[in-house]
Amino acid sequence: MAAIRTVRSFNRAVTQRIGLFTDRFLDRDRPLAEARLIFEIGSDGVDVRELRARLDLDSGYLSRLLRSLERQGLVEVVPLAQDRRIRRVRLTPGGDRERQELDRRSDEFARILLDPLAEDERRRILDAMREVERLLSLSAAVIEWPDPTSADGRWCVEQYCSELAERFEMGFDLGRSISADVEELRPPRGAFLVARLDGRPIGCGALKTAGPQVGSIKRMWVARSARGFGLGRRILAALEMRATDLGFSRVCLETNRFLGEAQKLYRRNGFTEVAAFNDDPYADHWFEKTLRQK
Amino acid sequence: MAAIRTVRSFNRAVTQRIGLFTDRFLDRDRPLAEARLIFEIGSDGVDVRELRARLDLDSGYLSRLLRSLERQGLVEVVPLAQDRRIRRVRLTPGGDRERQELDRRSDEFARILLDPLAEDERRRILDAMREVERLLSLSAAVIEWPDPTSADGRWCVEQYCSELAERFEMGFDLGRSISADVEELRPPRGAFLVARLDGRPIGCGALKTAGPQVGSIKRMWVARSARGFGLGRRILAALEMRATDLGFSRVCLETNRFLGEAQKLYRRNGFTEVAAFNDDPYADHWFEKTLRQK
DNA sequence: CTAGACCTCGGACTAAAGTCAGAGGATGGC
DNA sequence: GCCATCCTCTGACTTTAGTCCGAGGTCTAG
Repeated sequence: MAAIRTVRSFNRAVTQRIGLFTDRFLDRDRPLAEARLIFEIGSDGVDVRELRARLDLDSGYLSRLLRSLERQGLVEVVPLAQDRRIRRVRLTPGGDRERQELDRRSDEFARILLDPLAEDERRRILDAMREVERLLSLSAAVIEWPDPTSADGRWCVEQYCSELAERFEMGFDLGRSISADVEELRPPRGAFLVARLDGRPIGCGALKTAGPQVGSIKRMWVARSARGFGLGRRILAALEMRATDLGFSRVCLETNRFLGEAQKLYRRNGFTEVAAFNDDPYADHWFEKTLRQK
Repeated sequence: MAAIRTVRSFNRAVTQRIGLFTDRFLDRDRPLAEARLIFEIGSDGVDVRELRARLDLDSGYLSRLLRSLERQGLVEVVPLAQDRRIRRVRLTPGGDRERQELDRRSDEFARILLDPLAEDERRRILDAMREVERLLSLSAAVIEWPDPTSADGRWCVEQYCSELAERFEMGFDLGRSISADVEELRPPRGAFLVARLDGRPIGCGALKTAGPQVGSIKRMWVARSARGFGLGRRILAALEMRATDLGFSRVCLETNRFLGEAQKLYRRNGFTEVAAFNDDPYADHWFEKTLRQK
């Protein structure tokens, strides 16, 4: 219960102090929603649809906000060449100046916050902020079980492959590795998960049948941007739980010598190294773990 | 600059994730402002004037919000017996049920946040949250130089005295201690500061003339609720800076053997213990520090 | 007893935020 | 080529949030 009190107190303190800032510093005689929009469009521009998803705005509302910014000469909205239903927003030079001004103010707030602190206090608050942010992200990550053929699922597997190709001395060709066809990754024979953060896929993992009551873990991947947060552990734990549900009493996996962090992850989470149980050309280490029954 | 990026990224992440919560979890088919009000009134009730100060609301606006809650049967507003200009708001039983419901939701959010984390991650995020909260408070504390006779100034000094009375074996009587009259604590002979957090006084400190070019630090006090944040350091630093401005080249102070943390604070901030330079009946240790000229 | 200060209240607004429904152009699959 | 679907836009609203200001009750110092 002390934990809950800590979280509540933190929420309160932070929303008060930082929320106040958002109001004051982003306020340039312009509705907050518009200022946030300028910020969110950024110097590169975005598709309207993505903007809507990111900020979770009503399409009519967003459209009207964009019209207003357009009237002020801050943005321009043009249809995308490939698909003229989609429109892309871009800041005009004037809009970008505005964005830079907002940026400057945001920096100024950070300076005001750090300024009264002594050197070591500053170091400590920065460390703690990074820690909170990291773990909040981890906590906010959502695990879903889409079909392995879904767009995001395929995207994750592609990322997984291209990363392995890059890291393995011998390159990587999914076809040569021990199979894990789409069919094998669907219940009841297996499962496939995608982890998302704010809607964006940031990791995946899969489970297939390796033998009677034995599951095999495949396709464990975490986006570079989400590494070091503990997401690997969450994915692994979710797969193990799912494995239990699917009736496996044991899971195994193989991994490559170039993936040191992965081996550490498995060991830390109760996997023990065993003798080779297959001849996957990319495998150097084999692990297994007996699942606790529910 | 990495520091500024860290702060900005933290602000963004936290306002997004926690701000979202505020909207969703406090939303009970009721304007947010009303929900916040119910929360802020709490189970004990508050004076309308304090509510206004705490939430920084326009008096008309607040009044209208209270009328609305009254119509819903959630609060009652009654004039205070001692001063019938001031009115006190109290939750009705129905209002308190509502408050408990909001409380429950707030707890639930905390649980949702902690739930996906492993034991050690949970411990780490809680530690980091406490750290951020503490240091944000420290950073948000504001140092002011009111007249020593101001209401808040006198209040702080009273707190200071009653705490010393409680902690000293021999009790404490301000009159017997080396004097520091109001006159002595005003420029150009001295100075008096109050530290505030969100408007509430949480500490004080004073400076008087002890000899040619020598200042004496008096009345250093930090509210119990604000201890361990580093506020003592900020007050001390502010007094030293002011001492330089007033033309002192050296500051000294005396302290009592029962105030261990205070001695540590002085030593940590460049004060060195010296032989007794006065006969204050409550002093056991004497310190001084040569100020760096600007 | 009175003037001035304090506190709260209600009226009259304005601006911002957000919702809903439907129009209409663009695209892709058949 | 046709139809369902996707994406964006506009118009017509409602609800919240917030500001300004003067009225009027209550208290305190002189």
